[in-house]
Amino acid sequence: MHDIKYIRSNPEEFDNHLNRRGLDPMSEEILSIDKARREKIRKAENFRAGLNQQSKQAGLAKSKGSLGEFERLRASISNTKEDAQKLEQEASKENRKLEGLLLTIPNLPSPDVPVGSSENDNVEIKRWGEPTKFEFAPVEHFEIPAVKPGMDFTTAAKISGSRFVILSGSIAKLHRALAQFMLDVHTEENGLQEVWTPVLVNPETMLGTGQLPKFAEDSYRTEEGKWLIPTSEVPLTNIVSGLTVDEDYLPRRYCAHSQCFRSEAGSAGKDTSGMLRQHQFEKVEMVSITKSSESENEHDRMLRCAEDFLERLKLPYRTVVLCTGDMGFGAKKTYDIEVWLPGQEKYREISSVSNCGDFQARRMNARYRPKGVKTTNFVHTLNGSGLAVGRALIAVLENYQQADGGISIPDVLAPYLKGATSILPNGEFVDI
RNA sequence: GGAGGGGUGGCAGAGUGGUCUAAUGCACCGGUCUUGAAAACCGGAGUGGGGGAUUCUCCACCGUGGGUUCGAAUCCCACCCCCUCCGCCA
Repeated sequence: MHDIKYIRSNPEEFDNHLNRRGLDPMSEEILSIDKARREKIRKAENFRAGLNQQSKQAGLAKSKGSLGEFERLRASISNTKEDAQKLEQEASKENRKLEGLLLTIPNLPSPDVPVGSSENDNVEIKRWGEPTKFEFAPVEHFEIPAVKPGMDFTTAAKISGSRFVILSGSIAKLHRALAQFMLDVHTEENGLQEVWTPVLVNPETMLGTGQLPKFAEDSYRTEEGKWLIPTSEVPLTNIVSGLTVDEDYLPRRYCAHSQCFRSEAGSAGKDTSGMLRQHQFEKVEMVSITKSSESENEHDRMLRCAEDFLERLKLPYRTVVLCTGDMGFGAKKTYDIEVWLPGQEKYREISSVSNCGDFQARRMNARYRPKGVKTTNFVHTLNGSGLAVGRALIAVLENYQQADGGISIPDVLAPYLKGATSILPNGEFVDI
């Protein structure tokens, strides 16, 4: 949500930022609605002020016993009341019109975000490790012999449809181990608070983080009008919605492990094989709520938390800054971490870490009170995957595949798998 | 699902038709006192919006949306949420 006062006093700057995102200028349309809106408000409020005056006088006349005077005023107010209501309705219509428009405009990119139109314009800022070398031709995760018994797309399609999977045995356990490992590191080393949240949320919550009103088709809605979360960023960030917190309360650092649901409308035909892109997947998410002055540092900290997992798992990755055209709706700056997938011979997104500034906070009305100041400020909100569990599973499987069709297991996961060091080509754990 | 109770500022909590311009307490901010702090005392302070300007003014907001009334935090209706009990249930 954008600050109308900012647009009013900096229309060209606002349009320039939109232009960097590849969007047409909007300030003229916005300001003309704003002008009409203020005109209606002025009329309605002046009229209401007059009525309020008369009401007061009527009450006074009645208490004094001047019944004639009271009747005269009462009649006069009755006659004009409908006019007042009409004016007020017009004013509130203009208000809704302006707000409706502002809610559909994406966040303005930070000045340091590279301008571009697609993922091809993203800028690599870091590369860690070398693409894994194999003595044989590595395959995609779903082709690995050790994986096949534990990753069943056919049965999942029967009971749910396309883009679902059933994991079982060693693969299900490895998947679970990854999530546990991430949660433990976040809570024990990164200082995040573990949170378990609903995965069904109300429309206001989806509006707060920006999924609504514009991207309704990307998520699933229940018959009662609740929404399945596409990421636990949604409930985690909305924890502070509607609140004014003391400065001391910040920063809040949350993490949650949740199911995520996405309709994947618009990605038909993309990543159709394997479990890279599913309607339902698991993700460990990080969310930070900070003071406005702290969000940039927090953004870097959060990125490090995510990168660190790949280093511990010894998975090669690169980090990119998304260009203006590839950034999500609510972000002012986003880092993507892409992990090396030997089966595809590509780096693929495994984490996205965004600073939303005060964009979501305005939508959810989340503020903090700085010390020694009377006014309140909007908090800044940040979110990042740490990590996408399903994709982490894929990355481990592909990078740790062996010539015999088995899979070795990263050292850091062994404690979560009763010390198992590998999965045999038949899908059974060794040493368990 | 049924019955009952409730939702008021950052928090607690009073207020059942007319100076509510929402009491009081806590927390907060400024000041006095103090070497400093605490305590005490004095004062200030809600959120959003409109107009005019830097001394101001007006409108809206007491869960949400309607309604009654000259006038609604207060009365009526619907919905949402919370609590207690009953029923059902993982």
